[in-house]
Amino acid sequence: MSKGTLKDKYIPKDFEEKLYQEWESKGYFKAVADKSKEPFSIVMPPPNITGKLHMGHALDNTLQDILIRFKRMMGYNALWVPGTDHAAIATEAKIVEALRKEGIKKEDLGREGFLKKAWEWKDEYGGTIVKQLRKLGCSCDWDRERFTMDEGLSKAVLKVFVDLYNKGLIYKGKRMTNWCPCCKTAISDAEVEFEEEASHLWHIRYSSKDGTYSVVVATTRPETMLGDTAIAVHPEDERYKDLVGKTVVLPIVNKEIPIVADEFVEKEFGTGAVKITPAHDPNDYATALRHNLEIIDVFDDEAKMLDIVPKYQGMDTLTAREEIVKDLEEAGVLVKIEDYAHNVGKCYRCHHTIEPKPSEQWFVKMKPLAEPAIKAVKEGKIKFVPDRFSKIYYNWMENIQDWCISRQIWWGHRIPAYYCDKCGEIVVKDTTPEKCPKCGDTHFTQDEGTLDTWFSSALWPFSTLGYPDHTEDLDYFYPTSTLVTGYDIIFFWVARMIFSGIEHMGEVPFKTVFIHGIVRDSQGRKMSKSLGNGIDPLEVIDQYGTDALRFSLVLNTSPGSDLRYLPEKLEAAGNFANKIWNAAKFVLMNLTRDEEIFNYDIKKLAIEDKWILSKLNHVISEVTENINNYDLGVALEKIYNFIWDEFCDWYIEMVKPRLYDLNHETRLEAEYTLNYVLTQSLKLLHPFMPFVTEEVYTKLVGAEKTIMLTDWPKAEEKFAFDKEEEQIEVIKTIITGIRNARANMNIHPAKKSKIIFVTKTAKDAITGGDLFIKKLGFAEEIVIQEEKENIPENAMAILGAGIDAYIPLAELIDKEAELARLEKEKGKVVAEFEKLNGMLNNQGFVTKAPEAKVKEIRDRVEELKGILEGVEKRIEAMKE
RNA sequence: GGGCGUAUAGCUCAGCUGGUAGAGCAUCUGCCUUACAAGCAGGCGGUCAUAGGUUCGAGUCCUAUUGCGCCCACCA
Repeated sequence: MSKGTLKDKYIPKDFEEKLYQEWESKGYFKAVADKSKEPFSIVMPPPNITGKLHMGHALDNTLQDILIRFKRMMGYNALWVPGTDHAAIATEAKIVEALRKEGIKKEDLGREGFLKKAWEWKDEYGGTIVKQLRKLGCSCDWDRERFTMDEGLSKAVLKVFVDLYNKGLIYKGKRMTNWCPCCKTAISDAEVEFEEEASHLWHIRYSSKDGTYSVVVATTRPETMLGDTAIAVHPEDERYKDLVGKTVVLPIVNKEIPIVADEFVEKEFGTGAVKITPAHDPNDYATALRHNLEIIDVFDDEAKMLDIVPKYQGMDTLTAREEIVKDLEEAGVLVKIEDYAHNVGKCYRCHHTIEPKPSEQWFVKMKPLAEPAIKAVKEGKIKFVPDRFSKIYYNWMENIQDWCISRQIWWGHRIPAYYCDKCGEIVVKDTTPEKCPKCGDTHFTQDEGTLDTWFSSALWPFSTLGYPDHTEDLDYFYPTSTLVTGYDIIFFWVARMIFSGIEHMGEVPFKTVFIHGIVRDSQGRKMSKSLGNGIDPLEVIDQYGTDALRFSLVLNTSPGSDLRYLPEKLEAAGNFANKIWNAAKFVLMNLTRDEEIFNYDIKKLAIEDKWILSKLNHVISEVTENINNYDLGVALEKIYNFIWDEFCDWYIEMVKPRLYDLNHETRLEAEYTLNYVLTQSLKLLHPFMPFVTEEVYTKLVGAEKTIMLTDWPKAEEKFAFDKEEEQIEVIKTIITGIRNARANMNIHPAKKSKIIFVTKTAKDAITGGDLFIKKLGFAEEIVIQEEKENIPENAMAILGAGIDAYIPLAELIDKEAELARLEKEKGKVVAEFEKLNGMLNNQGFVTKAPEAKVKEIRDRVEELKGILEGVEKRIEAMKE
């Protein structure tokens, strides 16, 4: 294809949206099972349908898109499956809230009515985030978009539940659970977050009926004492030994409760005596079971006091606490109040304090599932990147408790358990049973509960590919290749997908887990709604463009670490895109021969062409390796440096003279090289900045219809020009030396000069690059001589280039300034010389270090000797 | 109470298997050089937290200490 043109200015809005629509409509994101190609698949962590795109999504999906685009170009059959999660509790809360505004309570609607509303709500708002993901440039196969509650996935959930039940891995039972009085449901251990709260330890005296003895207990929750059914002490605690088996009177309630001995009590803590409230503390519950104690609920599901003592009835726990403490004080049994900070469990959804509460729930038996899941990671079937997260995973998996999966809400997968209306027999089945296997009755009532939202997302890697059916997709794309997610959901999701995949598919769900951190604000704080410090990615895109946002999320970051949102970084990113735009404009402006450039003569490539082509080879190899190792930040930095520093600042400047001469004999080769290097650079950058690369690429000569389906660049043997590469590096050093000296002496760029080189060895290099020295080193005449003679008095010495060179100046230079400059340069040279020479004088280094290294140092030392000699002579001459 | 991470230039951070410390931003100087002032050229700036150790050689490996952060854990 012949070249096109670019608009004068880089304005991302002009093309980002347009390109995305084009890609999507032309089906470039689609992947179809094809055994002749190797698959690479990723399932997107499904965002909640309640959600709005935030920086965390932007990061997560940018990383996935980079991998997918890279692999697609590498020739893999790349599939990225998108979708959304029904987010049971969070969504239900939102809908309840929306209904409340209309003055409707969910109970008014009834279960079915509510669900109808919920689906309407989902249809209206559930698509928001999916639209927003497109803004990020995500190249996922939208035709495969799934929802955790759609028909197929619900089928998978049913199948898995029934299977697990039949295998004895799901059971129903009364256990101590975490109850959220706000969400009014049980939640799993993973959903409880502990926060330290400043509180008190209240010391309360419980006395015997006859007043002959008493025990002081310490508690953080005086309000629960109404439900105390015992006092526990350690069996070997001398202080209380004689009291075990006796009773004390529970204050306020005036009821006798026993003193029991139990190992769990810590003698050193508090008073060494614990009040036992079985209904509201996991330890106490366990103790109650061991000692057959009565279990008395103190408050209800909304954490409102029951009528054990009528005066407190209906109070919330905190109010009741105040009242009870007051009453205890009046009764004279409050011994002391100590300041005390302790951890309080909070609901990770609504942040309300969690109440431990025994209740009838469904559980997944974890030990048998955890074992193979641990083994899979230990055996390397799944690799965490960075590796340290595998330790976190082991730690959790090895100490895992049974998973409470039932929720007392309506929005979600209803538990497929049916109770016979006549005999109560439980039947677990994917459809309503016809006949009770025990009594033969035909009337059933389905369990009221729904499943934990993570129960369905745990199946995501295979449910989205067609499970439980044996589809071609499942066969071809499963196990998926890489899972990309934040460290904050390793427990919730990653771990559960692993054991679910192994259990139901017989194979791990993915081979690599690529973990990233969270995006913090510019002050390093977590972005949160309550702080109001969240940055909206859509606003950033609006202002800087998607490419800039993506760039800023990847450059200078490392896997697994948190990163900060810094507006300056977006500026830098935008500047980079702009730089590319301008470089491309320059290239296009100078491409005069269209496809003819492909007839270039490799023998006619100029030294600078060879240099940049050779450099490009190295960058390609390194970047490819970096991406394969998930070092995306490093890869991007290399591409950035190559494009900006090497290609723009050096190559383009070097090649200009040939372009300005329409009849230059190697102009064709220059055009070819420009076009080729830019094309390949854009390809390397494409996964990171998909839009600007596409927009520019399609204008270049020989461009295919889209960059995203081109082949990933590979290092070309024919462009391995080591010698020329090195030569230009020498020239660059010389030019830098010249610029440096001139800048130091404040010589105006318009003022050209003569340059005298004193060298025996670098003649060729200088001759080969004399044009560049002239153009980029502001020289009008270059003289090369072997001996240091006839150097004018009023000349500046160029140092540090490994070469003796002088710039004679027409007018007298400032002698003092020049001497100062020379002394400073000398200092640098001496420092380096001493360090390296020291290494050579070290026998250990010479005998043990690799030969190549020693030689390298030796060569450099020789070079430095020459420079040093030159500087010293020059300083002497100046002083005379 | 365990475990993990982190400490590098004024700021934000890179630095892979040990081999003369890097980027962006900020700052200073000089430039509107026909792709780009969202730019070009150059400069300033670091005893790589501290103390030991391994090594010819340590920002990089080991040990300890300190600061910050995170995760896990039922001491009421």
